[in-house]
Amino acid sequence: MAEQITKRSTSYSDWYVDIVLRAQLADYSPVKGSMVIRPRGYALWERMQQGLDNMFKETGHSNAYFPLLIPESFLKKEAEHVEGFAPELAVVTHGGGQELEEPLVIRPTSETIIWSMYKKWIQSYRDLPLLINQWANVVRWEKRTRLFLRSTEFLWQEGHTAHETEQEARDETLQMLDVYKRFAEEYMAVPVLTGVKTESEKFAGAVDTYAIEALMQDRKALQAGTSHFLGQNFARAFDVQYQTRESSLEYVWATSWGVSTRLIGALIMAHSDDSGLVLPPRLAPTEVVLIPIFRSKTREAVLEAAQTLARELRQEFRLELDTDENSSPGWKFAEWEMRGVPIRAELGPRDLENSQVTLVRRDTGEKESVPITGAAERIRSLLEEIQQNLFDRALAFRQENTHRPETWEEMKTLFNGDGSDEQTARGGFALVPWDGDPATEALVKEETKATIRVLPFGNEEEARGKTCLISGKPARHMAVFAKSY
RNA sequence: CGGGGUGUAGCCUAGUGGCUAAGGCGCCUGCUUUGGGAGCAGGAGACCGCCGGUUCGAGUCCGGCCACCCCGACCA
Repeated sequence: MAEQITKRSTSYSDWYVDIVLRAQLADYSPVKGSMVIRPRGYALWERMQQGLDNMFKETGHSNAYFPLLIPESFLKKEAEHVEGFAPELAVVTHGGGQELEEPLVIRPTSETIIWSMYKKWIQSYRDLPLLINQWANVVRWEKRTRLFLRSTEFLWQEGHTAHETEQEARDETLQMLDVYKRFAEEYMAVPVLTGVKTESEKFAGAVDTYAIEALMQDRKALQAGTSHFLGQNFARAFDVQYQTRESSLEYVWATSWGVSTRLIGALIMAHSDDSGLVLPPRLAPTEVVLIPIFRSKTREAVLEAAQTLARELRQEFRLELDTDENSSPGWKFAEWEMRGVPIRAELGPRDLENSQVTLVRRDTGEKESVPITGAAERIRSLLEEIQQNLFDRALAFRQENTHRPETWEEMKTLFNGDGSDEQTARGGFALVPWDGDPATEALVKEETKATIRVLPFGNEEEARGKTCLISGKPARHMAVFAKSY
């Protein structure tokens, strides 16, 4: 009997690690906290990059590349920025066998190096807006790491834009947040909440940080992407002024926004099951795996039919034909399920007799037989159904696990309960009125481990006239609390 | 960084001071197989985490160190 993965109900975190390793998405590297992204994981990332990159281009952004090494002094130019990142910096002190005059930090993010360049490139309103994105790796020295979710080095994209007016920059911030939301929901089939972060969860150096937040199957939230309105903070720090239409000098307005390989972790934890990975068709590197099944007498006929079918289907789908004769069909079924391929097509003697092919969908396990001649059409619709079903399923799960506790006690039970029944569900989202006081937020964290994930858009209106669930003071916001990764 | 746990072949595990460290999975060769993790035969693969100590003798006992995992602190 081959290796099984840990069941979700036994240990969610073991299950997660098992999937990443067994589905060959990634492996531990010799350096603590850093990981190797293996071909199956990287193919997934490439699909994500493609989808996102198209959306960035459609909204007018261009790609560029800024260097990995940043003079240490750059980080120090923005007070909050350096304070936020100092604890997790990797610093290069030697080069070419000699100690450097000034240490270089390995970028934890690129605002500083980029704004040092923007200073050179921006003189006039005619140079604006400047809309640049880069695909890059960054390093943050985290104490506690997890494959894809928080690793020392990770891959991401970071957009950095410069604008004439505050309004334009604010619009850009929200536009990119919406791009992320659409990508999460339409490609990843992961529904996300959007909103603004509180002071304590804000990006170091931002005026406002917005985020998309997804709910994982263990009812913990995962911040899947952020978009920041940076105001004029970096423009001031790097002295980036432009001449306005009226010939006066103004600091430019800025945004930055990013998503990372953490999205792969989100994808895994949103959809996968005890048999392995479950991938949404739009992002699956392989949409269909075709497995021929034969005995020695039927070998030639089945293989030939499989080749023919594969050739035809490849015109439309990303298909793999698994003709390995050393492993049994049963083995292959389990293996391709582990890898998360949305549709398995089986072609055996019985199918051939009836001129049909058997299709099995990964998300539900449902099996059906269709005429070979109509296979492409059915696969096309099935892929759409799977994509939709994954989203619907995840959305239903989020709805079931979004609560509006009536009292502070009820909220504590929600997060501290043993999970034995509905009332003590141990987690999920809790939408409650909040007085806006960081001390109240801190108290909730202390007593429940839950933090404010976002203040949803329009929350002030909804909070009007209500009292804070925790302090009993007048509420200023509706806040979404959750335990998070 | 604090508390707990684990280190024996690629993976999982046995080995309770005594001979050449054992088994399963996986891997390689050959044959037979193939509709939910196939069978037989043969084979390769281990500085038992590292360093030191006790002992006639250490995978096993003692000390130190390291790595990884879990819980916490920390983490836009």
